[in-house]
Amino acid sequence: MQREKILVTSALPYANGPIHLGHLSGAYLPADIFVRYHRSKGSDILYVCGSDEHGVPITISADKEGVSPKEIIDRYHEANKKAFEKFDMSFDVYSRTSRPIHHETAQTFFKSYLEQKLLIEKKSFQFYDDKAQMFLPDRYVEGTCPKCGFEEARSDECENCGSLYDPSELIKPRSKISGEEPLLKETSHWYFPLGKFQDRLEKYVNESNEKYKWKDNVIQYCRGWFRDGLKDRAVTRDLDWGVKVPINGADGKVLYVWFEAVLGYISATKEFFKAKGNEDGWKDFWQDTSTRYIAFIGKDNTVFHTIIFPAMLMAWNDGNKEKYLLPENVPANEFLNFEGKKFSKSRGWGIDVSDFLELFPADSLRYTLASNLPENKDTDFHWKEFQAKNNSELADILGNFVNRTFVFARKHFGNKVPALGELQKIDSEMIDMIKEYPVKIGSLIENYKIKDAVLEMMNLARAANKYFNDTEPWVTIKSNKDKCGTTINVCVQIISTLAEVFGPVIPDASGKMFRMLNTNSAGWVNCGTIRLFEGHELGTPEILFSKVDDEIISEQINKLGVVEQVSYNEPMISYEEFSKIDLRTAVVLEAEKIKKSKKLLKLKVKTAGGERQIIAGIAEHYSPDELLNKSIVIVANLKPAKLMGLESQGMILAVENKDGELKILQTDDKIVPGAKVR
RNA sequence: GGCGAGGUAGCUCAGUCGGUUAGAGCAGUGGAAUCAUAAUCCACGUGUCGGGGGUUCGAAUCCCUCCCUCGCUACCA
Repeated sequence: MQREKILVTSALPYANGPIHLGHLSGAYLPADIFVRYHRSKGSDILYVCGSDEHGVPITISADKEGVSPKEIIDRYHEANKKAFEKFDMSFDVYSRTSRPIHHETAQTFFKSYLEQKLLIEKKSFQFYDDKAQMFLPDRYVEGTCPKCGFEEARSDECENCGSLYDPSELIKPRSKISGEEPLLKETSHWYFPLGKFQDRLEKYVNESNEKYKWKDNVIQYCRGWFRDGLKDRAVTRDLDWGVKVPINGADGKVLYVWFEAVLGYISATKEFFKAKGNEDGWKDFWQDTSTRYIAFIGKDNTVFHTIIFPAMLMAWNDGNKEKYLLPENVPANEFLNFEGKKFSKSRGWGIDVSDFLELFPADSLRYTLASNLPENKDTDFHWKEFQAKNNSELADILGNFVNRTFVFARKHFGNKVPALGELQKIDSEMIDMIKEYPVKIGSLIENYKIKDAVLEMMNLARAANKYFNDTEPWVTIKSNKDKCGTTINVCVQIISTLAEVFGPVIPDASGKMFRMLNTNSAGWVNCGTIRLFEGHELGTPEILFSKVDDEIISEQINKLGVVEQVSYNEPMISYEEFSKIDLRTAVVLEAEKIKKSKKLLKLKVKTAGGERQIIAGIAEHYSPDELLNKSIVIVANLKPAKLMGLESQGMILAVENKDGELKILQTDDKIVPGAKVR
């Protein structure tokens, strides 16, 4: 039989923060299990990943910390790479998009599109901040709306009245970065005509679905995009952090990160083969029609992998002799939440991968996550459940079965495999099971039903315990040693099968099991056979999984929601600057909900200078009645703004707690309204 | 408000292109066993399948409507 050739990618994690458990559940662990299974099966499989290191958020983080973007990406690339290693991810290559080979690859694609005259160049005027020497993204420009007079309108769109206009019409524009008035400067960008590919993309998605049964959530998502109609997308930006646009005179322009990041898979593959001295080896995976390409991602990445990336590859294939493969399947997972809520670093909700693995072995985490993957819908990670899975499944069912078998073999059979004697019905049924389970589990993995596969793995261990119980070797050792030997022989074969089928999920424990058996993996297809014969010397038994105590779990639960101490590095202001802010007490006279608004309340307050109206975004935290007669603190000299067409003359002060709940600042009610806060 | 996803056993989740008494794991209760990490095995589920209405011989599954949760997004924390 010919070896299947498979290319697997996992979404490139963004090098702007540490990865957390949710990422692992979405795009990495399922892929790793799939890949390890195929390696065991003997497929010719290549697993590619790396850091995505360009884009605006990274430059913002860098500015905030006062360091270079390179420092940010180096930090998180290394951190995430190490975290993946600790988690026992088996990437063949973990590259990064800042490498020259990636820049070349991305530029080559761009140039090919240019040569094909596919890209559309559109000129437009955009605001340029002379002081900061940069083009300003829309949200960094404010001005007065030419239609309604709203003073905080964006450069080309007013949020207040909803009108769209040309940036040149904006009155009194100012840069949010330097505060200066930006100039309008002409710039041009290239657009990728996604719409031109819509028919072919729909065909591709539908046919792939028919042939390979795409997941329902992925299909629904694609249909949504098709229904709305695909539009041109800008592929370049005015920024200096990223892959330079490879054209003369395009200084200060880079490829938009959505355009180049997906190409990182190709660059990483090139890098892998180059390092092996096989310069063209990557083509064997990307451009050979016998290869299957599977792209594992989280649901947030769906459009990029089912629509944009395929369109880009189609576009390349239209103009070049060497043609790329499109993904055969894009098994996108939903999200993993943490104790019922979304992961949030800033709110101290969740745990980093590397912190977790300081406390517990990778296998325990891998098993727990794998048995509750968000394959159909968002799922939850609970510390209690982690403990239960580790203790009552890994340790008690699997670990204990292995242990009781080895201890028995050592005590009664000189640590050697006893002879397989005459088989009773119960023995042959068990032997049948170790043949059938790997087939069943393998087929589930191949259909991306990893969660079910993991359940079946543990079911084999359950069946093994039952077999041990029912054959009662502790009785037969006294009454019929041959029969007892048969039981232990079968149990040894079971352990060898367990080691193989559990290998993709808990590779470390699987390795230990093989060592204890004093043998190696025989490959998935052979793992259900009797392969350790009478007299085979066994290794030293050891405990596979230790239990997790209640204390350490409660400790972790108690830590939740406590925000880590971060270094305080907000910019300093002078006393003069502070004294410009006029904080005053105020009493709430009236409060009402604003129709059609979820967050806003309309307040009438009494403060210095009389009564005024304030629109406050606290409707989700306070009912109007609760606020009446409260003595609060407001910024009294804030420039008035219009929200939902209502004027807000000031802003109330509130603090946000770790759950994102708002608590307004209140004073003693004996304070007269209008008192100055200092 | 808009868009999307979801509401199934105490908990975490399967099942949903309509079809016999709605499932698994965990937890719980009772029992068996004592080789083993006090680990195993067996038995035990009266769940309004979020509420209501409709289509149908038949609905957890299809349609309508309402309620609730979550995510993204929009509007001053």
